[in-house]
Amino acid sequence: MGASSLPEKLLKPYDPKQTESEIYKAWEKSGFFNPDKCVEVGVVNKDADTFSMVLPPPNVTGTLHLGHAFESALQDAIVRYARMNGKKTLWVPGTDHAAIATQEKVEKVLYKTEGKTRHDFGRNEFLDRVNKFAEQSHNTIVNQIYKLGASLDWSREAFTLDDKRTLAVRTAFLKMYDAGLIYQGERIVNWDPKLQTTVSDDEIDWIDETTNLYYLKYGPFIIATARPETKFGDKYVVMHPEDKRYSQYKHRDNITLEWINGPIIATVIKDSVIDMEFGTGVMTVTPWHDATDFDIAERHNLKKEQIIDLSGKLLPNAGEFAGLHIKKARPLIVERMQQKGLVEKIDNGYLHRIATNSRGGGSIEPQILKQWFVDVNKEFAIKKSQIKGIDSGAITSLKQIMRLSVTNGQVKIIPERFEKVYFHWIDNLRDWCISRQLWYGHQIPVWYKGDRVYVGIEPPAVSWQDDGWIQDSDTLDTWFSSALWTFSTLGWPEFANSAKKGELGPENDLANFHPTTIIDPGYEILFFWVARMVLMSGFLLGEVPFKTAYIHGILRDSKGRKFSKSLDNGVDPLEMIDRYGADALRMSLIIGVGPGNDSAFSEQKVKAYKLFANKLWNITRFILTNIETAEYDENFSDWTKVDTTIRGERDNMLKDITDDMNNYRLYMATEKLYQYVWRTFADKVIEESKEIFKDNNKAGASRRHLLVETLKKMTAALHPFMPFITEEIWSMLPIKNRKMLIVERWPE
RNA sequence: GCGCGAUUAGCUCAGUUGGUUAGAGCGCGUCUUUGACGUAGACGAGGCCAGAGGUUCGAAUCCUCUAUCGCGCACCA
Repeated sequence: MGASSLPEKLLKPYDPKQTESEIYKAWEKSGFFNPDKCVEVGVVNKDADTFSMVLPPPNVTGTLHLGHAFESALQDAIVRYARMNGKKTLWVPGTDHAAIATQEKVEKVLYKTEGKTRHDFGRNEFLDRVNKFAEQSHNTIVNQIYKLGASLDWSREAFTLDDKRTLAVRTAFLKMYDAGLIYQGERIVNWDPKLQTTVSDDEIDWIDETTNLYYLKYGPFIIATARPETKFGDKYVVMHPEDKRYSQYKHRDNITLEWINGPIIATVIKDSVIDMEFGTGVMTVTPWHDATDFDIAERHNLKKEQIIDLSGKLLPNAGEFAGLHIKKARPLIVERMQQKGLVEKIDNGYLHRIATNSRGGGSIEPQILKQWFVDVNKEFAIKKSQIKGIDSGAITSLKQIMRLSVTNGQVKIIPERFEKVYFHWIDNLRDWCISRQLWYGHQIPVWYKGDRVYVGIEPPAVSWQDDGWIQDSDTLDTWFSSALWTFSTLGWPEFANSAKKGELGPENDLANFHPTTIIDPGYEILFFWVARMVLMSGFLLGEVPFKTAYIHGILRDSKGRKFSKSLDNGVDPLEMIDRYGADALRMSLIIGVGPGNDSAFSEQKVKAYKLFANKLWNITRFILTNIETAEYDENFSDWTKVDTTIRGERDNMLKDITDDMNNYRLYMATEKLYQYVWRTFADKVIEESKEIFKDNNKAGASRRHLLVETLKKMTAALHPFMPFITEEIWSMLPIKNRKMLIVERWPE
């Protein structure tokens, strides 16, 4: 076979643009992304092992960034490897409504373009706008995922806010409510006055701030505070029971003293939470606006008084300062206290932390509000459990489920160091505030009518509105729906009892594909998502959501900074694909980046793997121009001694990377493949061949077979990482009964 | 405060359970090459593997401490 009969495109340098979109279409048309289809057409055995994974659903807040490309490159490689091992392989796509992030984004856009707030539109019209935006984002995102070559089963695509997921969310809510694990309570929560909603503890960013520490005379005591404006209502003074300086004061003693707006009666409380070393060892409590103080108040059953309203303004109990915003009020109040001689001294340069809403909101003002919570400590009897250490019917708690699922080895976290982080988080975990005062999201499935409260999947009556029922106006934390993702995408609750293992079709997914094999999120959502999935899956299904959590790091810019809008350092994955090809981008993101490690994006690196793709292309050209296709015999056995050695070394290398793949060391497998293909196969084996081919003898035949065989194996082994070019090359190689490479077997 | 990482060539980073002269990409130097590929090839320069101590026949790898940077958690008002 001469060069003239080679595929025309092979005569030119590799051009990803000519190849990639065509190949993706061919994959989609083949149906091989769908495990049922693979069985139907006979490329996968019906009783084969299964592999399943859900895509961490990207937020519909705009477009994907390089971090998503990194994530999907890793996942697609894992998925393709599983598929090439003959498994029934399912990778479920979807997107996340990302309640607070999306609402915030749309509100900003609307205010900028139309000068209107969400209240100007009203709930329904505003939600129409958000939905429209979300749909556009979704389409952009899906297109981006196509371009990356991700082999997702689009027939199973899900959205965290669609009908099926709504059913799952409401079912989960009801079951947890019935078990007493969801309760409504007046508790101290993180209130964002700017976005007018609560946020969970995990959504808070703490920012260091240098401020003044005011030492105030509180009767016979000196108290230290950074926030004098909250102190109007403080009627309790707290000290350590063993603090000898204050031993003359007894628990519950009443003391009359002069305070900001006149005389008050203060009550002494002794509590060992007080740090005797800090300040004067005495503090007053503001239970309504401070979490620590709230806990003290709860312990001693103290009265709680609201000082600041939900917009951050002082209430009437602040006397003449009522109506002032706390920021403006502080200096005035300090001035007043100085006039009254209540200020002992002021330390400047006091470092303390301010809570801010990490979702783009403002400073958090703790408030006591009636909210919905998930009780993580409450004991309950679990109906059925396959979690080792918790028997069906046993008494357990959500915390215990989360902890045991990992300690018993059913969930393995990679890298292992994140297990410590995970346990540490569980140990400090408080009840999870799940209600948000947002409009976009799952509205809480609770209806009120007078004193009556109805919790259900459907409203209390068809004509509930006419009957005077009112639905809770809050929505759920977006992570509530994300936490159900591994099974809400696999037919829960609809097919919870009917799914049959071994039978095809989405209605049986729950039996076939759950627990999922692996999940691959970044470490920044270890608590938000990974831990909550373990919680929900444990409670609702009595099993773990995934067997392995492969945690990846954050992709940063070339200077090691996070990609962020304010720095405007974002890179569009499509631009990189356009310039270098998806294969090159994927390879550059995977190679050499260990689990959990951050990495700096380098365009140079992408370029390097574009060169690699071209190298592979040229290797193919060389080999195809030097063999007669008709001559190639898949059962050739007359190897020369040298070639036998080369084959042996090659296959050892493949065994080695197979081991890497089985242990999710993709960063090493790719490195080894790259080295072998270029430094050994091209530079040594092929170079030597040129001499051998000068004599067309037995050695030449052996060598020709070696080259084709090795190229086949390398092409197949590179397929999980560089799916497009390898699929293209595969179609040109002399192969009997050729299937698409995506469903060929991993080389051994 | 508690915890977790990182520190390896000019730059960005690998080095999986400790095992012969420590690797890659990019960059740099010299040369080669026009029948696979200049998007190439050959050769090379460049590293007391943060520092100190310890375990070991043997340490970049394990232990202890120190320094610097980064991150997570935390009810010091």
